Amino acid sequence: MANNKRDDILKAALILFAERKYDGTTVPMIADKARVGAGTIYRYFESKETLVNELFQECVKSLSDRLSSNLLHPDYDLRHQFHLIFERLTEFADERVDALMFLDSHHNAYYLNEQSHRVFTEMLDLFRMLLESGKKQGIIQDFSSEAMIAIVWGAFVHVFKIIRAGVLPNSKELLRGVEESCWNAIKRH
Amino acid sequence: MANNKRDDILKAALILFAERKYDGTTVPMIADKARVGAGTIYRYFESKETLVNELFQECVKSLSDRLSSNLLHPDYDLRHQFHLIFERLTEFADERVDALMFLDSHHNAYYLNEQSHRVFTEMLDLFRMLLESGKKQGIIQDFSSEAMIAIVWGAFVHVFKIIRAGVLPNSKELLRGVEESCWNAIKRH
Amino acid sequence: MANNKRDDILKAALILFAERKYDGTTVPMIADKARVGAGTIYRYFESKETLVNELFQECVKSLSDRLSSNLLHPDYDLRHQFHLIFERLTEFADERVDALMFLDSHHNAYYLNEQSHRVFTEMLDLFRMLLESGKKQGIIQDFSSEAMIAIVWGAFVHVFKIIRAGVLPNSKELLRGVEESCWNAIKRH
Amino acid sequence: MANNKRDDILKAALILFAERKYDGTTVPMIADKARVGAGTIYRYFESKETLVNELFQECVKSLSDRLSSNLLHPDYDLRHQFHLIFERLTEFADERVDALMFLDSHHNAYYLNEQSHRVFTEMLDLFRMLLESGKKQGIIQDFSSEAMIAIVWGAFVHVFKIIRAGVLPNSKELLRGVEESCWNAIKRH
DNA sequence: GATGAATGAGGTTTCATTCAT
DNA sequence: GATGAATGAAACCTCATTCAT
Repeated sequence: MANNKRDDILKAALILFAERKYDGTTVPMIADKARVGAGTIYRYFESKETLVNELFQECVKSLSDRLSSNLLHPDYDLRHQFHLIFERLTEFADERVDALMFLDSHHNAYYLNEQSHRVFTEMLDLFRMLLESGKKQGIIQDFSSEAMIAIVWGAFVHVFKIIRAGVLPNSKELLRGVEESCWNAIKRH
Repeated sequence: MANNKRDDILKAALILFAERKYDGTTVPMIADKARVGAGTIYRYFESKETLVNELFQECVKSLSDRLSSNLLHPDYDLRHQFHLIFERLTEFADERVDALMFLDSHHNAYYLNEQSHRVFTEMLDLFRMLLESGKKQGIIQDFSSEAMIAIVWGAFVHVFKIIRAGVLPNSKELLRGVEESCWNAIKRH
Repeated sequence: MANNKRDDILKAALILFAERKYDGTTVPMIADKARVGAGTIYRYFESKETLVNELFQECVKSLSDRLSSNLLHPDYDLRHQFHLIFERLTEFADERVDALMFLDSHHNAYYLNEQSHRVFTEMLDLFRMLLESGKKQGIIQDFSSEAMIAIVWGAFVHVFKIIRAGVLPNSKELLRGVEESCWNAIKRH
Repeated sequence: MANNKRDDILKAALILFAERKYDGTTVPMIADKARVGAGTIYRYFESKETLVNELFQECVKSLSDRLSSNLLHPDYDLRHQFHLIFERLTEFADERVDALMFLDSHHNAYYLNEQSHRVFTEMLDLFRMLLESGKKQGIIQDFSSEAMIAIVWGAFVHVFKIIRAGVLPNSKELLRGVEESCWNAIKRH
């Protein structure tokens, strides 16, 4: 279909950025993996920097879209909502582990522009709202939401890093355990 | 004193690697920050790759030395031992954030050699022993130690990432909360 | 035509290697003389070392092709065959002095690979065969063929070195004299 | 004794220049082989270029001194004088093969100065005189002396190149043959 | 006198980007 | 639209030379 090549390029770039970071990935590497000419990349993206930013924002959107779909239904209790979010995160991690790794590498990334940083921050709003709501209900401990987001996100991503590295096998059981640990990390005791 | 220049180079490289990763850091950047000539770097390190590996191993040793100092005294209960470890980790993070950030970026780092990966893994042995012992005592939940290490390490490092990024201010209070969260993430409920 | 740039590079490199040897020739020098960008050289040759080896082998082949064309016709007597070889050598020297100078500099050249050394040795097989045959016929003195090849090659190349340096003018007469001297150096008296 | 270090440096440089040419030899290489500090070289020689020129001129002098010692005694016949020269050349080649190789590489050597080129040319005067005298006597063929010098020098040096490369073993017999060949190359028939 | 650590110019090589095809 | 050859700035690294010890 349309934008076939553009998608090929983004897909290839994502894998490489996840594996080798931005500066460790060359444009010819991306072109090779995407099976296009190096010049073709510049038909779709102004520069390598534009490419990485567009890719980043598409990854954020992809995760965002999964998360925001009617998760915060008022009838669900918080633990269940946490479970749903965790489920979506896990789906995302399973299907697009490269995207997760790439997203996580964005801190201090000098090549990302204002907008890239902003959309990432916005994506976390869902978590913030959930945590604030939980704190009000007395279910979540009274602690900095930013800190709790960092704890859960950091823990989650790191688990997938070692799964990816082959240290741990991916399994439902494992992820259930991780979810429970993360919940315990933030719930009120 | 002795090794003045070598240390200047390592210090400069650490800051840059933490901020810009390996490939985003150029040898002239390191030389500038260390206030030495570019050629001087090659009197102390065979290559950029040798430099990054020696630096990595020194960072691991630095953390390792802090952690392993009589922490596992048999008289201390596990929660206290966890606290001591957390305290040392926090000290390390406070004094050497860049080292912590750099250490965390080692997953999938193609430029790190066998030995670098091994010393990092060995450093985690302390955590493994502690968790295994805790599981036997019924204090730590019966869950994959590797997973729990990933959860605690990932959470801890990510909190310092956002502190470093200025999202959260560093404070005793904050860290006490993080410790508690991490403990709750792994303890048996 | 095709391989335009590659040939330009080889031609430029040959002149420089002949004049300044391998280590005295820089890649930018070659690029300048070939009127290409420095990076272009690396589209055609993996490295400077690959370039010098490919060039060397092409020079050997160029000389080899001239020499091996039906020179050893059985009807010709040995003196005539020697004359034909000398004629071809002279043609080569006249048209491609740089190639001759470059070929001669190959002894002890640490940058030449196995194959380069081998093709040069093989090129001399023609001389060996001729000399052996001449020895059997009693026309060539009974002396080490390798030594006689060294004598003739060394003499021939050195004459062209001083012609090139402007010490002697190139002339048919001169070369007839050189041929006669070389023949006298090896024939049976 | 005095100039111990200077001689060590020259000796080391000679071996390296013979093996790797001027540009392939680094000052630290020379320092290492001479077992002196790199800075020491600059106490004895203004620059690498000064060093190579002084070395070259010393090598020429060394050969010159051997050759010029009462060789042209009027009572000796020309063949005998040629023999004596050849004997000295051979001695020189045997004892200082590196010097011979180094001397031969001087053609087109952009790093050699006027004086270096001149002393080499002057050294050949002996050959010129001998040949001129031989031509007058009708013993040497009526041919360009420069060409005949090139033939004999080129042949002689090339034989030692292949001896050095291990292609031929050095032997009295071999050298007698080479002398005979060289004589036949220039004598009147 | 002797050293070798230090330097920066310049070496080899890579790579983001352009542009003729 | 798509390509990949071509480029030159800048990467990593070396080395002739200097100079504090």
